[in-house]
Order: sequence, then structure tokens, then C-alpha cells
Amino acid sequence: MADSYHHGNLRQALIDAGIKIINESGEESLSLRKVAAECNVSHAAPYAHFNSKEELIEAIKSSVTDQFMEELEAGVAECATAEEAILAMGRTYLTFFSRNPDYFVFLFGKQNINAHLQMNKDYKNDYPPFALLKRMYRLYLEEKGIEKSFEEQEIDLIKIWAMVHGMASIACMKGVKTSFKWNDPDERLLV
Amino acid sequence: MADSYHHGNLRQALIDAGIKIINESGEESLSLRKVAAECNVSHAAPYAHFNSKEELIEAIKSSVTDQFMEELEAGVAECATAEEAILAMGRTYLTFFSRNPDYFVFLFGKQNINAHLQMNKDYKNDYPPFALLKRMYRLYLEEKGIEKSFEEQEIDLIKIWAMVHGMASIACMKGVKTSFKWNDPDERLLV
DNA sequence: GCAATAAACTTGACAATGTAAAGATAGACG
DNA sequence: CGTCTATCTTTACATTGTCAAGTTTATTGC
Repeated sequence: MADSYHHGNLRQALIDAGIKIINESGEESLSLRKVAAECNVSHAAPYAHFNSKEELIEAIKSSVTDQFMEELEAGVAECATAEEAILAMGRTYLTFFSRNPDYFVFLFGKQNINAHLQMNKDYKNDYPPFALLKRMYRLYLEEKGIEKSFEEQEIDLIKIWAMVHGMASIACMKGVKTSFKWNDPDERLLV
Repeated sequence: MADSYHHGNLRQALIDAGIKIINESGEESLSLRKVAAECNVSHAAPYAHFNSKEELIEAIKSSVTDQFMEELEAGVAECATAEEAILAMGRTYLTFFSRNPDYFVFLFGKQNINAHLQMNKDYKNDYPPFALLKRMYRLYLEEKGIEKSFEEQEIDLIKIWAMVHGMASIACMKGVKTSFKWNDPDERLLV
């Protein structure tokens, strides 16, 4: 299918090229025309698959999020208890974004996640990583036989998320090395 | 000085116009030419005061950070103890960015703070809000007569910062209403 | 006071970019 | 085979950051 008029799988190729460019030279330098050139198609070819630059970026975000989710789920899968799983998630969160800080800015900077959520129907209501944390947390409560009101649960979830996300933010911003640990007995968050 | 060839105080006018545009239509739509037009000068006039668009943006960031610092310090000034001051900082942090979420993305999204720090010699080493927190925290340790190693102190500071920053991030991203509270006895972070 | 110099601003130009419109190509399907 | 439709190209245009050269005003040295 090489050198043919039709690319074959241009849509995915554009997404991959976009990721490559972001990794190599950052999001600012990502242009539709460069992405098209990278795929050896004309500069307007992407418009057959995306209605705007923004749509391509959304697709790339989804792709990166998928990759992130794979790592999170792989880490969780190795855990025997929900408690361990939550700790593993925190570690994966930090290592994933420490390894490629550009992704952090790309996913959470600029446009907010909410906009991304609304454009992507696959995410029902929650951002997938957050949904996973929610499941693990509920499982954790079950395992420990802890009863909490809905509000208390939401607060705990936000607490965990804020802590990990905030630490990832610091790690990406300042290059600080951070690790994560959570001891349940008194709901304590430790670095 | 109106209608004269020389504007009089174009530099500040450009910064103010930039802030206005960001507030009205977001950072993406901020262009040098629009800023110049807003000030009724030609499109290249900004280059008499800034070497690039990036430099103007850095100046705007400094301006917004100054405003943020004023609010933080105003809140701190009303507190009798360092402990209260730290709590007040957390509240100000959240209310400031809840009130104008665009500033959060503008300050912390995209380019990281580190780049901003390096460009701005006024910030010696620490980001001013972080430096303020550091001072209050040290004062807090004195007040309570607590002795901690340097490493422990750094960890505590990152913990506090991550928590508050992470919550602000959630608030800005998802419009979640959040409040902040920190009880010292067991270094507990509560939403 | 006045000439020289520097600072602030304008004009014109250029390349890169997002996007739209119109046409070309090729595979799918009757 | 002929038509259709999705895919891709070409051309065109407006917006943008930036530069170079010129113009205007303020400042400084004499």
C-alpha cells in the first residue's frame, strides 16, 4: 500500500506522528502541516480525518491516556489487595509523568480535562484514571470493612488524587524526585 | 500625552491589555498584534519593549503572580499564628484560582514554572508563593518548638504544596468546590 | 540653542500556520 | 463497466511572529 494515493491508515499515522513530534520537540511546535509532512501527505490531508487541529490533539490525548491507563492497570494487576493497588497507582502516576514530563503538560495544561472529557464520549463521566482509582478505593473500603458516606468517599478520593497529581505536578515542574506512600490507619499521606 | 507619537507607558499598557485579553478570551487567543491593537499602536511596537511574544507573556505572568502574592500576603497578615497563616494560604490559593481558573492554566500550564523562574531574576531561587509558605512553615516549627531535619522539612513543604496545588488543579479542571484544612498534631491533611 | 544620538514607534515584508474550496484519484458497490 | 464516495492534492487566503528599514520624538553633550 506504499506510495499509493491512499495512505491506508492515515488517521492512526497522524496520531503517531503527532506523539512523535510532541516527544521530540514539545507541544508548541506541533503543527498540522508538520504532522502531515511527517506522514508524506499534503498539508490539507488531515482534514479528511479531523475537522480541526484541536480534534487531532484530542485524539492524541486519548491515545496518550490509553497508554497511561495501560501502565496503571498493569501495575494494579500485580497487586493482591486494593490497598496495594492504590499505592501502586500513585507510584505509576509519578513514574509515568516523571519519565515524560511533556505528557503532563500536554494532558493537563492548556485546555482542561473537562473539555477533553466532553469531547470524548468513551469517557462516560469520569476521567479513566480517576474512575480506576474510584473502583480501587471502593474495593479497599470493602476489603477493610469500612463504612463511609458518599461525601466522605468523595473527599477521600479528591484527597488522594490531589496529593498524587500535585506531586506529579511538582515533579514535572521542578524536576523534584518524589515517591508516594499512603498508610491507611489514620488516612495519612506521606511523601 | 494622548495621541502623541510616543505612548508614554506602553510597556505596562501591553501587559494590562494582555491580561484583559486572557481574561476575556483565554490565553490561546492572545496574539502580539491584538495586544498592540488594543493599545492603539502598530503591530511591531511591542518589540520596542519585549524581544519576543514569550517575553511579554513572562511579564504578564510576573504581573499575575504579583497580584496572587498580594492576596496571599494580605491573608497571612491577618493571622496571629503561623499555623493560621498556612491555613489561610491554602484557602487563598484555592479561592484565587477558583475565582479565575484561566490564571491557573496560564501560570502552571504550558511552559513550566521552572522556565519562568529562570527568566525572572527577581525570584531568587523559589517561586514567591512557595517561598512565603516556606517562611511560614519555618515560623510554625519555631512557634511549636518542633525540631525537624532539612529533609523532613522539605518533604513537609512538598506535601503541603502538592495537596493545595493538586486541589486547586482539580477545582480548575472540574469545577469542584474544595476547601482546605490542616491539623498539625499528626501532620494530617484534610479536605 | 542646537546638532547628534538614542529610544519609541510605523511601515512593509516574509515565512509559518490553520483552514476552506475545488478538483483529482482510487477503491467499493451496484 | 459506471457511479459514488472517501481520501488526498492544489490553490488560496487570513492570521500570526518576526525582522529590517525608515520615521518621529526625547535626550544629551556642547
